[in-house]
Amino acid sequence: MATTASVRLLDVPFHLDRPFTYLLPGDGTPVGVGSVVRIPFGRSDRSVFGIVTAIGEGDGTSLKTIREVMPDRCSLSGEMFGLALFLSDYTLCTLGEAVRTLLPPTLFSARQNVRTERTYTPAAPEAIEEKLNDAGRGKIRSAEVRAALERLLSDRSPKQAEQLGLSSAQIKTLVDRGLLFVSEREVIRNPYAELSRDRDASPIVLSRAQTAAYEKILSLPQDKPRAALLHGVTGSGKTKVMLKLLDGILAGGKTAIVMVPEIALTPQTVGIFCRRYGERVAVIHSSLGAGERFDAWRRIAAGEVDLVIGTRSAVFAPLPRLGMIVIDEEHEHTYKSESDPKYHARDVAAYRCGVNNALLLLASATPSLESYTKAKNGQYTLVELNERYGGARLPETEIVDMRDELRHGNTSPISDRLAAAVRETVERGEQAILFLNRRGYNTSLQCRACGEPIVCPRCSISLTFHTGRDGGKLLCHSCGYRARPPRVCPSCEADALSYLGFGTQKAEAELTASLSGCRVMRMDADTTTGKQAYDKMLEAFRRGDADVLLGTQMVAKGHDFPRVTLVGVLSADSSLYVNDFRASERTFCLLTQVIGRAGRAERPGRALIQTFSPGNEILSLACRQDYPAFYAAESALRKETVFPPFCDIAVLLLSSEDEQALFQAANDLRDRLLSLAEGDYHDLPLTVFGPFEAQVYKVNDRFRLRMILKCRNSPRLRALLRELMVSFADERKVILSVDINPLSV
DNA sequence: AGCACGCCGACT
DNA sequence: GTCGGCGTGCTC
Repeated sequence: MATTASVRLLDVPFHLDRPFTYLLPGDGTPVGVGSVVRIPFGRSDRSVFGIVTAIGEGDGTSLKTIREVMPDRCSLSGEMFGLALFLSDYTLCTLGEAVRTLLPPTLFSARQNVRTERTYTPAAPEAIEEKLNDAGRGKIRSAEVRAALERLLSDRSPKQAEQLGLSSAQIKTLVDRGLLFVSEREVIRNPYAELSRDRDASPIVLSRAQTAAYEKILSLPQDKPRAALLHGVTGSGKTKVMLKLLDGILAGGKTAIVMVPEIALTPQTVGIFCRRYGERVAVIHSSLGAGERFDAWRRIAAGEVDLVIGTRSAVFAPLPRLGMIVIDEEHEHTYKSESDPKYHARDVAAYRCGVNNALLLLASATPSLESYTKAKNGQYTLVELNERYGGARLPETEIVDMRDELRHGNTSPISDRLAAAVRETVERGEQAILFLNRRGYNTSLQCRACGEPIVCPRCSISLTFHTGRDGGKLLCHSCGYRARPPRVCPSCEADALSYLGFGTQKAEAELTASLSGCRVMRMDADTTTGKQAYDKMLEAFRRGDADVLLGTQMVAKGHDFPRVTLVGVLSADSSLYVNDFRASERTFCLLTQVIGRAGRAERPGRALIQTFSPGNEILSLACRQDYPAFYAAESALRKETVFPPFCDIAVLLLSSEDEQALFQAANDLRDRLLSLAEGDYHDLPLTVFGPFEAQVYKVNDRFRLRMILKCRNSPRLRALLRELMVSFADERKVILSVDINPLSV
């Protein structure tokens, strides 16, 4: 009998995601559950990474031996190991993918990006004097070294290399001769340290409504997992309530995570937390470099951090003593990962709060249907915060019927009413925000002769025309393919190409043409390359460098602009008639947010919504900012048509470059799924649809077919899906990926 | 996934 | 005669 370790490999496909048994390393290095190890694997015994999942006793013969145990800091603590298991089960990824998600990538590379600081301590005075005597006898010729030794005799404090005034070769000589002792200390950078210079920990003063909300959350039993949904309109002071709760959690010696959408993670936002809580704050977001990410992670793991603020991935911060997780703007789709592991930060947060008896706080003016339903059912404590402080009023909203504009011969994306409103606003010295959720100049090109649209050669979607100094280009918004716009139709060679639809570029051109002297700033993915560009543009607009801010999604979510009194939505229809069950919800959220941008201060605001379907109920609900009515209508519809939150949806996506192999695989998948559903899993309520073509059939030269399951997300369901994935993992040409409750279906 | 083994075509 | 194509099968 021998002590053995069950090891799961980190970088293997599904059918290899099972335990392999190894002998503990011969040198007796301690190994435990969560240890990351290197092991010989396969015929050629190549070294691969693995994680130990169990220690046991067994027959040691014919087992290979663990080669290397990675240092402790590369391993997963108890809670983090449990989180990895949860993540791999819940999102149907391999354990290795989950482990890699929890550990910073540099941890595995040879150079770990650890910056070290070396200090040198002088040896005993006698040793140094002896060497000085050697120097006198000519054994040390360098005058610099002699001078340095004399300094070491008089000043015996530890020093940095620079303070010795010697070259690295000379230092090495002294160290080799035992005259200097080296000690190394890891230096962890904190790029946000300076944001905490001007500390501001002034007490939070709450209004009566805010106090009531705060006390309701505080009154929840402290020794149990608890979750609250803070439903408050824009400007109702959700942040103050959140800060007051944070104060309490941190003062009690616990730690917390605050998640915000990428777009809100600005220096201003981070500054609020850094000034309040000082240097024990770490920031995690997607544009962090490898070194910065690693440093933040190490500060957190080392217990030097009490508060982590960040985007989706911050939910994995390895904080000990977790007391609270906040998800601000909880309805935002960026909390759902669309690449493996396809987790929702809300689910991960709920799991971690459960394990730690911590408080999960969700906040939004327009909660997701999922969360609001849980709140209504009592799974979350519902905390309503409905009054706007400072007496700010809702903007006056008008719906503009674009059919009338067409009848009057106006084919511009900007109605006469909106143009007039912008002009008046600018003349008053105020500002306007215009929202259009499409970038580029035209949305598509189509031949009037043969009727063919110009589609991407790699994807089955239309190419978008973008203007530019170079005469413009056709761009694929899916794969990034670009081409020169052709003179004639590529299919029939007729000189009859029509440029259809409009995006932000065309809207900008029309606006500048019709409103002379009006300064328009366009903000979309094409004008904001890099996060700084985005912040800079918002700052410039706030300063008044432009009169109109015209752009996509991102203009709806900026911070407060006190001088903005007009908001225009150029096409409310574009998100309304998307073939997706969440289209209404997204439209309502977006419109509510963008309308809320207008007139937040003492000046009254106004919002104009352009649409071809002025009678649409969602639009009028958004105009009235009536969340309860929207919720009632939408949840009734979801219940009737059986969509989340009244069921869960699993999407199985098959993709392949080989269309033949894809169809074969889709048939196999359907057969295997049905036989599982009717066999071992006949107890599972399940409705199966498909396979059929994905919304976009071809992306980047890969063809895609989908199957859709309406089901209840349960351990049994995931076991079934995992079985399917394992059986498909040895398929060479076809990839199967499963997403439970994806963003769009 | 990665790597070895194995069985068929054009080359120094 | 070999070098090398990638189909098939295995991994404690």
